[in-house]
Amino acid sequence: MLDLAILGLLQEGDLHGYEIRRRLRDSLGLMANISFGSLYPALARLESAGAVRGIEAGTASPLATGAAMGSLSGELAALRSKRTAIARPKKSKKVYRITDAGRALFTELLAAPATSDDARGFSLRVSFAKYLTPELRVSLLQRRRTQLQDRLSEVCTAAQRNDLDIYARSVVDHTTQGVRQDIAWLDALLDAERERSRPDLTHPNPGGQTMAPVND
Amino acid sequence: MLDLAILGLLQEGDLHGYEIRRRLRDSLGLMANISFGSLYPALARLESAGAVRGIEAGTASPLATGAAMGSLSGELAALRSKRTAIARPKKSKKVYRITDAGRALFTELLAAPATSDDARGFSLRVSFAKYLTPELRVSLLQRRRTQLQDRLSEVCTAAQRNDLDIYARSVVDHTTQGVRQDIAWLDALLDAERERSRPDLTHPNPGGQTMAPVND
DNA sequence: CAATCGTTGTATCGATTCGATACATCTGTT
DNA sequence: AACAGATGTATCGAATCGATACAACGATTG
Repeated sequence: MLDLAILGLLQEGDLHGYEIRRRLRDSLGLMANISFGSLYPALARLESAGAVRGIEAGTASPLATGAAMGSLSGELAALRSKRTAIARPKKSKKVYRITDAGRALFTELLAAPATSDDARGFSLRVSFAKYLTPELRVSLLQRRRTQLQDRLSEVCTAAQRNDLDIYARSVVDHTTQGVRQDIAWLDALLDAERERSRPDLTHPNPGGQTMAPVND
Repeated sequence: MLDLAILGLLQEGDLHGYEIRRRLRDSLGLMANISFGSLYPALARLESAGAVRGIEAGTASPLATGAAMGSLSGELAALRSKRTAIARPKKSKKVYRITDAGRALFTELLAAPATSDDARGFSLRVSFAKYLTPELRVSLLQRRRTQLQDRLSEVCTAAQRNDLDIYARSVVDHTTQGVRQDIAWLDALLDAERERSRPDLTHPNPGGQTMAPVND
């Protein structure tokens, strides 16, 4: 799970641990911050497996810092205009770079059958869905949809019980509603996939962004 | 986290492990099934701490089975009318019963400051909110509201970035929307709390269920 | 009847993740 | 210069996960 997230982020540029954590929170939909107690062991794990290489980015190391800066420039520009501080990781410590083996591992993990109905793992895979083939994308979405639908019907039949107090009832209802909206979201994504697989229609570009190719 | 859940469920009747797992999924809003690898160690932990007592419910043990059956009767009636099977845990193994120390521990854990912004832990506490004082209920809800609001503003400012492809963008947007609805849910709960603390108005019982005392 | 399969139920193992904590460096403020 | 706060790496013990094994019972079917 974490390995997939790390490899996916490193595909788009070299990063150090702290920054990986931030991206996991902001760029991906992961609301719960992963802890450093997970992150650093995961990085060590990946490095010993040959999937990433740690590059020492000492105070005076122009080539490595250059690579790290490049992937951060956009964020820096945005933030510098608003606040004074926000120091970039100018001279911190280790910067990690993905290897060819790491890229292969990423592809393998991304297409893996997504064991169990884990919401975090699913969101993560959707975040990296541009690296999947259209077929794998659709099957990923449909698998999740089936899981949620099954869960929903189970919970709904069990939620007819009236022995719940107002608080427990409220939690169950709110959760149920959330699942329904997840399903609606999946339906929208699936519709978009079908739309994208059928390129030519009467209108060359009806909805503007809708027909655009996957933006990288 | 799990300890709190187990103690809360055992407050309403003796249960065995398998049934605790089911209730965690159905009655409480926890969508992700907790694993037995968490549950059984947690039960052992609580038993060695003196918070619960394991009662052997052998094939011929009328008193223990009686207690266990009592808490299951409603569910049984509902299910028996629909399907033929669904064997009740007639002669399984261990049934757990909460102790006085366990009840004290439950109260302590429930009122605890809810470290970190964990969604599962929060939902759990709301499910058991009827055991809290109105003041603690409101502070629990407001604390969570503040957390979500902070997260939301952080993510929103960071989500202005346009370097996300459509999939990552969709995940971020959907997550953001989910957080907004969580906040709206909290607002509704807080409104209900304020309503409940102000019993007398022009209409004695305007909304039917609204003014009813907390249903146990 | 007996073979078989699905459900219920308890239990444990290794690996992953969490939450807390420590510590070092850099930056801005007083 | 002293200090506080953000940035950054790292590790420890405990909680949790996912897989797996095992046993007993009920229902279906040959």
